[in-house]
Amino acid sequence: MVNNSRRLSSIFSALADPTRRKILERLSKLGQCRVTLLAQPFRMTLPAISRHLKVLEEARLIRREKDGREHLISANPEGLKHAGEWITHYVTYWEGRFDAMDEILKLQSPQRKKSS
Amino acid sequence: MVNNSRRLSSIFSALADPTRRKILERLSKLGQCRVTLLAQPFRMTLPAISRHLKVLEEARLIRREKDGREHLISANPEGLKHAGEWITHYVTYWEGRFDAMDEILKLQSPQRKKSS
DNA sequence: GAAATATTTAACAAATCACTTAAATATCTC
DNA sequence: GAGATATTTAAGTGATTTGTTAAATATTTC
Repeated sequence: MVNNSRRLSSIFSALADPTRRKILERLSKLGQCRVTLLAQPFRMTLPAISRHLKVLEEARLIRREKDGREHLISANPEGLKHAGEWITHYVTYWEGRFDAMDEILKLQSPQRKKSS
Repeated sequence: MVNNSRRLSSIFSALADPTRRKILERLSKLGQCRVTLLAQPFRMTLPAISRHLKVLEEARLIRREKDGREHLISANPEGLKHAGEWITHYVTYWEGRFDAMDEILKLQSPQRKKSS
């Protein structure tokens, strides 16, 4: 629980950058692919992309497999699932709380119409 | 879709900080509450908390309602839902891709029992 | 209207981030 | 082994982040 927090921070800050999100999107289209191909559409040098990949790898959002001089990158859904679970937990928590509050409001003023 | 990217960046970078996540957690326990009460367990000055609240507000993860000199803060599930949807999309995409790959592997090694 | 309270804004410093170019490392091919 | 290719690491820079203390802004209370 305690250490999970650092994991979450690394995942969310990895996802906070649009280039890194595009890399993940691109991976979902291309499947496993090498760094140069992955980097192709970005107007940015290769070292910059390399850095982004390192961040994604450290957040365990991607996996890297070496095949000779090529690095084959693939998506790792586990990492995203982890973040997704944190989010889902709070969304359902809050939604539950708000639904309950809605019920209370309805009981208190039953003539009130829906205002969502 | 294009402009959504900035929104996602602001949400994910808001969630990347452990203090801000704790603020959201605390809000889910306390419901709507004032800044000083929200800030209470954090070993950090009030201006620092105020900044964090600003970041959360700009990401539309919280809402602020003023009541005299007090600011009442509450969670806004919409923001989290937005991030949650982005994540869910890619998780299911990737999972789908991997399930398909799984099928291929099963067909290639038929001694493994297929399970539905 | 002066003092107390709730909160934010300003100004600043240290740390981190996202790039760049140049150099290094590892591998492949001849 | 020399040269080409794939990728990373190093070094540096400007922008952003996260905290601090001090001051400002509203609002309440007496």
